[in-house]
Amino acid sequence: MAQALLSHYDLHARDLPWRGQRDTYRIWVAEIMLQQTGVKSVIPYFQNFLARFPDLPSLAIAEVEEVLACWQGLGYYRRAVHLHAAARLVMQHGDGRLPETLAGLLALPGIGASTAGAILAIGSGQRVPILDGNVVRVLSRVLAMEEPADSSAGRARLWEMADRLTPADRPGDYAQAIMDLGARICRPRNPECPACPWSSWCRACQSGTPMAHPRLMPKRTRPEKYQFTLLVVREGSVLLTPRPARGLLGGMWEPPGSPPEETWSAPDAQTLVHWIKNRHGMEVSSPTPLAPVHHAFTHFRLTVFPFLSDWLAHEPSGEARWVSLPVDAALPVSTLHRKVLARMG
DNA sequence: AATTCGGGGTA
DNA sequence: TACCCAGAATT
Repeated sequence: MAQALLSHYDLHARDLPWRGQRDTYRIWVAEIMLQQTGVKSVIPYFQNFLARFPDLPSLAIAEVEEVLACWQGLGYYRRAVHLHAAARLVMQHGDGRLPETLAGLLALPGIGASTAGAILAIGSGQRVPILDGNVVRVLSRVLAMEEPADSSAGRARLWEMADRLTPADRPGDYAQAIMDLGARICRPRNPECPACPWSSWCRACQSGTPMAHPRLMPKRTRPEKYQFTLLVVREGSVLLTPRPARGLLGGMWEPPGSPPEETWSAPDAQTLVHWIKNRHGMEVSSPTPLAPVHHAFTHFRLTVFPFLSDWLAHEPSGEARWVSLPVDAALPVSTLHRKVLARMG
């Protein structure tokens, strides 16, 4: 099966910017960016990131805020923080290069079993399996697996299958080939079974029901949450505050606001004036409401009600910055809050 | 074992 | 809309 896949890959491999060089740093950056993120979205970020941080030492000496700024809009910002932390670990406690063992890679933040496997297979030519979303879909179809692919038993069975199929010869090309297969042929919908080099081995293809796999555990519905945010303006600048380093949108900057909650009652102007004085010690003008912003996260939907005030008196207390408009790209701000800021026109 | 992390592409 | 994506960390 591996040989059939590799022969197909030799003819149809995608031309991607992180392919063609055996530079483990480039492969590492690409693998991190590609976690839960489509190839098309990653490509411009990858090019820009490599131009700004061309090698591991240049990443390690950078400030984490610079790294987050390069990451803004890509999502899952913890990945950027972990990537940066891992680079510093390698420079300070390692030999300046990525480990070339599974245990060594797994000890670094942001690298799990699948990413470690990809780095070792593609970067070092080691026979190590991967199990990403593509491989899950391909193998669960090959096996016509009935148990949920995201269950404990399902994952164990898929890892075992992935390991058994990985060849000692060209394991890196094999890893990329099976990901290409999942992306281009064994697609989530409308798989192109006649073009598949594995069709004769695939139980789902032979039974004509590839779309029935993978089966997944039932997932609960996403709740709707609401928050207000206050845009305080002073001489063409807006007040932004940093989010905690951990948790949702960790380390990104935002205008001050309430935490997202499922229960919602619209705040009146007096309440907001009180709230910002209590939080930052400022006097502001009576806030005017702007059009609400809708945004979808993985596990909840959010409606933001922005309000606009002019700064009147007292410097803001606590961690806060006056940021001139439009907000510079060097400051890490999430897509959500760039949408909110855009409400000011 | 379940939950928490974004954002965009796509049918 | 709902699902998917080169998943990992946390609890």
